[in-house]
Amino acid sequence: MSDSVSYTKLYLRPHQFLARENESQPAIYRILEGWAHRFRLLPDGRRQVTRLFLPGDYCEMEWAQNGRSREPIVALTNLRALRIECDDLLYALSKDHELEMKIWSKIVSSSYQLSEWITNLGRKTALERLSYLFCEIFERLRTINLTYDDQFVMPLTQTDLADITGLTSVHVNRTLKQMREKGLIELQSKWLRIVDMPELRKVALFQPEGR
Amino acid sequence: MSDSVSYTKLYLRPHQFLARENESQPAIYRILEGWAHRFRLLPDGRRQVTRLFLPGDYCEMEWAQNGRSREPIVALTNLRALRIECDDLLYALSKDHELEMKIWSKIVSSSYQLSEWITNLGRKTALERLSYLFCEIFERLRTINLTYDDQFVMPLTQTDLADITGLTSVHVNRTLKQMREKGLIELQSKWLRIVDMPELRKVALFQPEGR
DNA sequence: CGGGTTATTGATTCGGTTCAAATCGAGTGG
DNA sequence: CCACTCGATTTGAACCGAATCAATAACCCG
Repeated sequence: MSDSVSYTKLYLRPHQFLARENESQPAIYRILEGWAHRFRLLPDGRRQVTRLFLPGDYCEMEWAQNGRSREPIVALTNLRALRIECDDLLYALSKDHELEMKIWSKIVSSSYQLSEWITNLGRKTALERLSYLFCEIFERLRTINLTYDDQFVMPLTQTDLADITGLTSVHVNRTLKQMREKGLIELQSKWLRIVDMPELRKVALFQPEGR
Repeated sequence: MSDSVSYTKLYLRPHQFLARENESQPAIYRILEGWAHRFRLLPDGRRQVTRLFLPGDYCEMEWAQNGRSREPIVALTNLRALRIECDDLLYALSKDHELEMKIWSKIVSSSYQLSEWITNLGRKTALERLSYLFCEIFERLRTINLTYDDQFVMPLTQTDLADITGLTSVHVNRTLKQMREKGLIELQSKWLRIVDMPELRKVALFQPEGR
């Protein structure tokens, strides 16, 4: 994009809000480092994560279109992000058709991910959901070189995992135990090692993007 | 759009495919009449509907971007649709910035709906899910004048409802019974009457688009 | 250290599934 | 007009995956 635009950076600590629900958003953010999540909160406190943001992801392209966040976004770790004014982005888009197609493509592919999770939540067991999640995270981190052989830093707590997979943290705990016993994964002090990737994929009913 | 473009129509019967999984799609379709659904099928036969298409909806804007369907789409009723060539659409978009924004907005809002269903499937009970579904369908049909007072034609079978809500058809049946007993709805021979809309919305934790 | 999340485990309950069978209902053909 | 069929609905009984409740242990960080 044009070098006349100056970027400002955003730093957040865990639990800090990147965006509130239904809030005006004049800018989007490109995550440089750290994890964040978008979620919905029901009146009685039930919580469901609707998207996980990893380095390289944008929060959120949609804001360029309607200028408004629909769901809160909160940092899960220390977070470093690049702020991009929607006006600048839209101007750049109007000049650069390639870029515009790239943005479209990102929105479409994130909508494809949502669809995947509808299937996970509607039809899969706890074991399948967690396995799928780990496969997905591994693939996403791998494309940005944040995996180290068969392992990566996995900062999510079991409560976070529960809110992503639509389970309780207690059941996540028991299912993780089961996955360790099956020799699928090793997980300790925020490092996840995938011991048997072929088997994990099979259990998860995971098929990589292209299919 | 330009009058130099001639539209062809598509007619389908129930169970006929509008699109197969991972198939090249040179055109999108605007549904004029009837219902369709997009779904994912797991190897062992578990099925999850990922989107419901009603009159006025497009199948699917995303194809204009990547020219490929990711999931099958099948007609639920007799279906009448308008075929729009992607090339024509893209040409129209490049000429008409207003139109382009409208398309964006449709994709964004459908991605918002997916997010809503992730919450429904991850965190809501059978009663809440079905109530939500009926609220949503009612609202969508109302905006296109296909509701008649507090009722509308609801062609979905209980198996369809199960595949949308991530339940079994047996449990859908029991939950519908419960909804009738609570005085929320009346449902017979494909007509659904919403008896107590305020209460149905409350049960569903449904908040209309704007919030 | 000390205090507060986070993880682990057991006992019990419950929402929803599974399996099976009976009933209803809308065509279809004789 | 009735017998037949096939899908859709309804209901019962038994089961199971996951939730809930509760208590303890481990970990992390200031």
